[in-house]
Amino acid sequence: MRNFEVAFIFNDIADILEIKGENFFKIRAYRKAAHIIENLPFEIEELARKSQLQEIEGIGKALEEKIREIINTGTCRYYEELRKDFPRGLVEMLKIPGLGAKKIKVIYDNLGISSIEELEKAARAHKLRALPGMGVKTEQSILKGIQTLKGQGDRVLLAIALPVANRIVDILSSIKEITNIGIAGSLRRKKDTVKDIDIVVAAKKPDALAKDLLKLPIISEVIAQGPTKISVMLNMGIQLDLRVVKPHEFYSAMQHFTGSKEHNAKLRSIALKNGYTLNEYGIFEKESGEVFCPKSEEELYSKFGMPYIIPELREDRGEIEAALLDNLPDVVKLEDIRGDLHVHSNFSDGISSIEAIAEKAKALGYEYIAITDHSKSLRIARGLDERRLREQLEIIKDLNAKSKGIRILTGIEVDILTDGSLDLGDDILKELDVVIASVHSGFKQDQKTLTSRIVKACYNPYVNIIAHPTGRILNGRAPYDVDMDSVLEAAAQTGTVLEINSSPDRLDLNDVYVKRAMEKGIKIAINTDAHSSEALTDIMYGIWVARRGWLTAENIINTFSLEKLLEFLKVMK
DNA sequence: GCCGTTTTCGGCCCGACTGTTTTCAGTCG
Repeated sequence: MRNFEVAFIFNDIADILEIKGENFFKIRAYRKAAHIIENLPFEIEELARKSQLQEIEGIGKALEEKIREIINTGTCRYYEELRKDFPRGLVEMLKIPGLGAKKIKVIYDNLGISSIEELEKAARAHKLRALPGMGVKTEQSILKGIQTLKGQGDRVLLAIALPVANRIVDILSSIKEITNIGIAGSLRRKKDTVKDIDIVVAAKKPDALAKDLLKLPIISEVIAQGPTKISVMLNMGIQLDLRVVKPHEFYSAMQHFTGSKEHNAKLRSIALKNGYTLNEYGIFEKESGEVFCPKSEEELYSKFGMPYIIPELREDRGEIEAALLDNLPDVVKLEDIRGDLHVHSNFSDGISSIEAIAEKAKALGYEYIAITDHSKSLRIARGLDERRLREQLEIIKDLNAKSKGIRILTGIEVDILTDGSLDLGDDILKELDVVIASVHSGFKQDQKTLTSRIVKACYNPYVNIIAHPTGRILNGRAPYDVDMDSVLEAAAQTGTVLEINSSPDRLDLNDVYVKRAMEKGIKIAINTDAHSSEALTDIMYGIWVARRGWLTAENIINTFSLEKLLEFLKVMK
């Protein structure tokens, strides 16, 4: 996929231009184009071939030419020209929190410093404080920023941040001055990882409350404090941003702080066209200055002729345009799920018995549950060979005969071996209700080899689902080097289902690929890959990915009734 | 660099907090 390549170059151009002190709006044009291209649900080459690049809002003549150049040559002259004689380290320095393009330029122009190491040395030697616009505090803040950058690295998993945020909401709920509380930011949008926790509270006297909040015992360090905004580090090492507004401003503030930044920017430009300005305090009529304070987010969006947009969609990936046409997707809900198709029992590396899993599934209101243990080559997980799998099939048969209210489906998570063959033969695979294929070895193979392994699995007539297609572990392991365009193509060709793995550190496929898969007509399974009966509730994380990827229940096979699902799986084979 | 049912030139989303100045620029979300 070339989309990311083009977006990367445009973002890099924007960074360089920013440090050079170029026109702010030119820089924004590059960033905006990068954002759009990154989130296109199809390949940019396709658009270039059809000469439709300029139909995208934000791409004009100049950017079209550069996109074509990048597609053809991998780069563009303008970019190469900019990079020439421009120290790479300056772009790196932008990553230092609290340090931006303007100060980097001052430092470079005056001291010739062009790397983070040199910068740290200069700060320690007190060479920065004499520069124009800087002082002792700037110098200290840069040093602190460098430390933060070094120690940072990881974003916080949604599954870790969400319970912490809920706990804080609980604590705040006991404060009587607070009239409303809401979790906002990327946490509310259910992004797979978050940088910090954003919480909005409303009170009649915001500034008095803000002071009180600083005394909460969960705070380990105050990063910034003003009359309406507090940024603190929590004891557990997560940053919390608290905004305090007046009660009548609450819904405007919630909308504002839920973001995303890009979603809000577009919404505000639409507001402007309609003669309003929009901020966290309300909707202001430009002419009269009259303020309108919405009593819900529904009311806020309706002011601009749109239905309510759920937070998961607010990424400026076409949701505003769809809302204006009243064409938003009716995205999948937890209640739509009728079963889980990827679960491990104590036959392999799970800890729960098949009975316990079935019981839990029944308690969740499911119609069916598939037992898909590992296959034999995954020895570390006590993978099943043909003999033990047949043993399991017998047990499941008996259980199905006895139990009521839940159907246990037979299955396997069969390894795609390093040569692209499957770990078990077709003879046994065809006896199973569900066959999941996945990669657990040879992560470091080159792109061609890895891609062809997965594509080959798609073409096996007995494979129903490809599990965790990119293999990423959040904060743990990069995706393997797989060409997802080829995998999507193969899945679309063969009718192979792709998985959203709900395990909080996988969430694989991610939201962007999910949307692309949907546009290609590929069906999705939202599975937990649970290794215990309790983990079946992780399904929520996968549902949030699906919602962020615009999926409706029809796109997802485990929203099907048992009858429809079995028919679907049978037709595949 | 993009865009146009007021415009092909002159606009382009909005505000809080910090630090350096002394009325505002830089950074962030």
